[in-house]
Amino acid sequence: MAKPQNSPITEHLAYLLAQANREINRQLELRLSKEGVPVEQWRILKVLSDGDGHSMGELADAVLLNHPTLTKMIDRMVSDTLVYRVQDPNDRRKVLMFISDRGKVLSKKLNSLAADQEEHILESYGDKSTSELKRLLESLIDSSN
Amino acid sequence: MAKPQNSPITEHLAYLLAQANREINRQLELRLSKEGVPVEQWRILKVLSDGDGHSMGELADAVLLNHPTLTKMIDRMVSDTLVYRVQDPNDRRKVLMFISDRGKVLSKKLNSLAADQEEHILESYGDKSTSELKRLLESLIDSSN
DNA sequence: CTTCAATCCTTGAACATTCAATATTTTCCA
DNA sequence: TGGAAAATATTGAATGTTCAAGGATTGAAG
Repeated sequence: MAKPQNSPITEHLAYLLAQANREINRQLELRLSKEGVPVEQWRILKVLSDGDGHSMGELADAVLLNHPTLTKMIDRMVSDTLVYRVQDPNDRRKVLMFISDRGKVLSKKLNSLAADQEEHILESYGDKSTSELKRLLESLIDSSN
Repeated sequence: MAKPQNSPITEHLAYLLAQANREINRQLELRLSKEGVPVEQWRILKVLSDGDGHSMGELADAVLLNHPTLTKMIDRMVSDTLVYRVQDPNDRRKVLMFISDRGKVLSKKLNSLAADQEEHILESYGDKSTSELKRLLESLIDSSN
């Protein structure tokens, strides 16, 4: 009588994703720490870099943060004069976020640090695997909606 | 003179991983919430299911938690009598964690809920994509050490 | 054998996140 | 139009996580 074959946790997709995410994130954090900025703030600055105003809700979705968490992170970034709030004239429930000049300067530095990482991954992991992995992840995300 | 082409954040591997991880984790959380258990506790129970004693350090690595976070989560699980601590007789700095009978019962229910999810992913995302994605993730994790 | 460094886990304080509730504005429809 | 329902953002309390430090044990070097 065989024991019920329980697949080890390392075979679950959810686990592999968590593990890979954790590792890549850790590496990215390490680079961005040169500028003393958490990953989420890099994402926020990057999204706002288009110069358009983005509402909090939009931004929360884009940077993968819950609304209250984003509000408080934005509070810090406003204190650091990296971004600023403007009330949306078309819908006064909304707040539009903009990147400041100081934010733009920082954003560029961070982009370059992040690009370093992508480069490093390409080297150690391979061009082909990387693009294939990205493709599969995009498709997984799509299929989950 | 073209503007420096800044790749959108959605093209970064780090971002895609975070997004996919968030989504899959959200789905898993939803299922496990039927038993009122966070994903990390499922992982802990699953790892301990082999019946062997696992030290806190070992466990922290396996379930992707920092040591102090694990200590406090284990405190809660001990209160719920899902697991228990035993001082390692061979090295008294270490604590060995074991799963209780109650923990085993819960673990089985959780495994089945988690299996449901994997099944659901297989259906909507496809057999082939799933195994290919797992393969690539494993290889990414390997190449990051 | 003694001492010093390393390993392992836990603790307490600082910090961050989340949940539920709230305030404001807009939308919808009766 | 008027008023209820929905959408948006924030707040405060509860909760969880992290950082730095500490206590205990082991290993290793003199």
